[in-house]
Amino acid sequence: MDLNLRDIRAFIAVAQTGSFTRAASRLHLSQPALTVQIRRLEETVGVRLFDRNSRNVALTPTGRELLPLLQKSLHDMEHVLIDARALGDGSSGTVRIACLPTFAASVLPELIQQVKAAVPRAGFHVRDAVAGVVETLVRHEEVDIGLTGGELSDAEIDVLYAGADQLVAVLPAGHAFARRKRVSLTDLASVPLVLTAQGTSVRAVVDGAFTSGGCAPEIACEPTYMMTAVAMVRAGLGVTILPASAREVRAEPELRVRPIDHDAFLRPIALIKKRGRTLPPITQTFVAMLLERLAPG
Amino acid sequence: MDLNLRDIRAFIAVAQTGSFTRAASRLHLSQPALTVQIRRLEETVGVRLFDRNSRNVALTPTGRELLPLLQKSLHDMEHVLIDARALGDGSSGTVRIACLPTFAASVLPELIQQVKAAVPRAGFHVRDAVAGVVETLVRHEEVDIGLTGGELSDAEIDVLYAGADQLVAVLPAGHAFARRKRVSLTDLASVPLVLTAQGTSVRAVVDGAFTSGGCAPEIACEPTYMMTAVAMVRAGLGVTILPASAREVRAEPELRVRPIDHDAFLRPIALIKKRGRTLPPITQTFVAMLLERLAPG
DNA sequence: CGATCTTACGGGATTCGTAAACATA
DNA sequence: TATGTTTACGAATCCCGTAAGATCG
Repeated sequence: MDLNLRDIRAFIAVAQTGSFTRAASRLHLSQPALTVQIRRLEETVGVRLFDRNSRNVALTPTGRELLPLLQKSLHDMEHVLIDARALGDGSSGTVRIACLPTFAASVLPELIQQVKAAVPRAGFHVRDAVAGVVETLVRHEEVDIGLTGGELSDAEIDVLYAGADQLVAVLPAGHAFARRKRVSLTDLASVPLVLTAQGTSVRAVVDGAFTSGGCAPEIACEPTYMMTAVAMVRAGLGVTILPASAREVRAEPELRVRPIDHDAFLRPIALIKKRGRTLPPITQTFVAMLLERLAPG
Repeated sequence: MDLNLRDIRAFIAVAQTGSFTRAASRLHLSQPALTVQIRRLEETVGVRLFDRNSRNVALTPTGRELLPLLQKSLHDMEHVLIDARALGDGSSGTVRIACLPTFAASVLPELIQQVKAAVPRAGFHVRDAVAGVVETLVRHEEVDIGLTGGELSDAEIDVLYAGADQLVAVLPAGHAFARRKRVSLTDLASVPLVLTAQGTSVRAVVDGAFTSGGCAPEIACEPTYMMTAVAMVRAGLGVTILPASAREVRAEPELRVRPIDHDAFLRPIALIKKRGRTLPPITQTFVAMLLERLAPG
C-alpha cells in the first residue's frame, strides 16, 4: 500500500523509453524485476498505466495524465534530498551566530569572507549584541553559536573556546601618555576616562580592575557605542579603554594605542553553544576556522 | 542510498510529536523500529536530524530547515497518489470522445448531464466531426472513444457497439407528404430534396439507397450543416432526410417528420475505440451508460 | 521465429518486533 | 529510579536475478 520512489522512477523510465527492456538497463535492473515494479505500482494506484503486449508498450490515457505529475513530485523530492545532502556535508547552509559588536566589526567580517571563499553557498545570520544578550540568544537557540565576553559556567552552555582579549588604552597623539611604552593602573586613575556604558563586558572588567586596585576612575563620559568613545578621545575629552581587537581604533592617525601594565585588564572571551545541540556541518567548519584564528596551532 | 517515503513520514512524525514513543504509536510501529528508520534517514542524508537523549528529542537546526521541505514534498506526493487513485476508481478523470454532430447535439449532452450527476468530478473533452474524422481521431488516440456512422472493419479499431439510426424525411407542415403516414423511395425521387453535403454518413446512405433503387434524386440544395438543411426545408425549398435523433427538427412546429418505407434508409452507427488500448475507468463507466441508452436491457 | 513481456522460484537483503541494555533527569 | 532511547537478534517480508513460459508481429 506504500508508494515507493523506486516504482515511480521505474514508471518514468518505461514511459520515456517506451520499452521495459531499455528501461531496465537504464535502471540497472533485470527486466522481470521491472515488470514486477510496474505491476506493483499499478496495483497500489489501482489503474493500468501501460497498454503492453509482447511487441509494444504505450501509456494509457491515465498513465499519460499521471506521468507529468509523478515526474514533478519525484523531481522535487530528489531536489530536497540534494539540498539535504548539501546541508549534511557542509557545502551549504546558514551559520547563525551572535557576537559582541567588537568581533562583529573586526574578526567576523574577515572570517565570513574567508568562509565564503571556501564555501560559496554558505549563508550567514549575524546578531551583534552585548554579552548577556548573546548568551540568551544561544540559550533560546535563536543562534547556534555565540562569541561573547565574560566568564560563564552554565549547565546549559558548552564553551568551545575560552580566551581573553587584551584591553588597551586609547589616547590622542598629543596626550602625555603618548610618549610612554605602557601605562599603569595609577596612570589611568589620574586622567579623565571615557568608558563604555555599564553592562558591557569591557566596562565590567575595567570597574573590577579599579576596585581591586583600590582606586576610582574619573569618568568624563559614558557612551554606549565604541565609535562614540573613539570620537570623544579624538576630541581630547579623555582616554578610553578598549579591546585590542577593536576595529574602531585602527587606521586612526590621530590616536595612539598603549598596552596597560596590569593583569586584570583582560577581557575573557568565549565561543559558546547550547549543550546537547548538534551544530550544522557548515557551522562546524566555521567554528574550526574561527578557532584557527583565535588560537592558531 | 534510496530515499524512502516511510522514513520521511517517520521523520515528520517524530518532529511533530517530539518523541520517538508517541511517533511510533502514531505510525503503528514499534519504537525501536522507528529509531532505526530515523538513523537510516540520517545516514542517507548524512546529517543529524534530532538531538536526543533519553529524556528529550529536539530538531537540530538542519532538521528544522529540512522539515518544511520534506513535509511539502511528501504532501505533494501523497496528493498525486490520491489523484491517481481517483483516476483509478473512476471517481474523476476526463472522457475524451469524438462523435458525429447529430449525437453531439442530441444524446451526448443529456448523457453528459447524467454522468456528471453520478460522478461530479468527471470532465469531458468532446470533438464533433464527420464519420471519417471521428475514426481518424480514435486511430491517432486524440480521443479514447468515438461514436460514428458507417460500417468499418479495421484491425486497429475495436467496435464496442454497432447499431443503426433510422433516417426520416423532414418536410414543411404544408407539404403534400404531410398527409401521409409514411413516404417511399419513389415518393422521395419525385420531389426536390435538400441533402447534406457529400462526405457525411447520411449522404452516403441516401446516395446508396437511390442507386440500389434505380432512381436518382432531384437535389435542390447541398448544405454542409443540418441546421441549414432544416432552414431550407422550412423555407419550402424541398424535403430533407435526416437521422431520427437529429436535434435540429425537434420542437419545430412548422415541420413534419415521416418515416421512410425502405430498409436501406438506416444509417449504421458504431461506438469504437483503438484496439489494445485500455479505457480510463471514468470512460468505461461512460461507455456503460451510453450503451444503456443505445441498447437498453 | 524472434524479440519482448510475464510468471515461477530460490537466495539475499531489508525491516519488523521482542527483549535486554543503556542513559538521563 | 523511572522514563525513554538504543542495541541485539531472530523471524517475516520484500525484492532481486535467473530461468522457463507466453504472446504478438
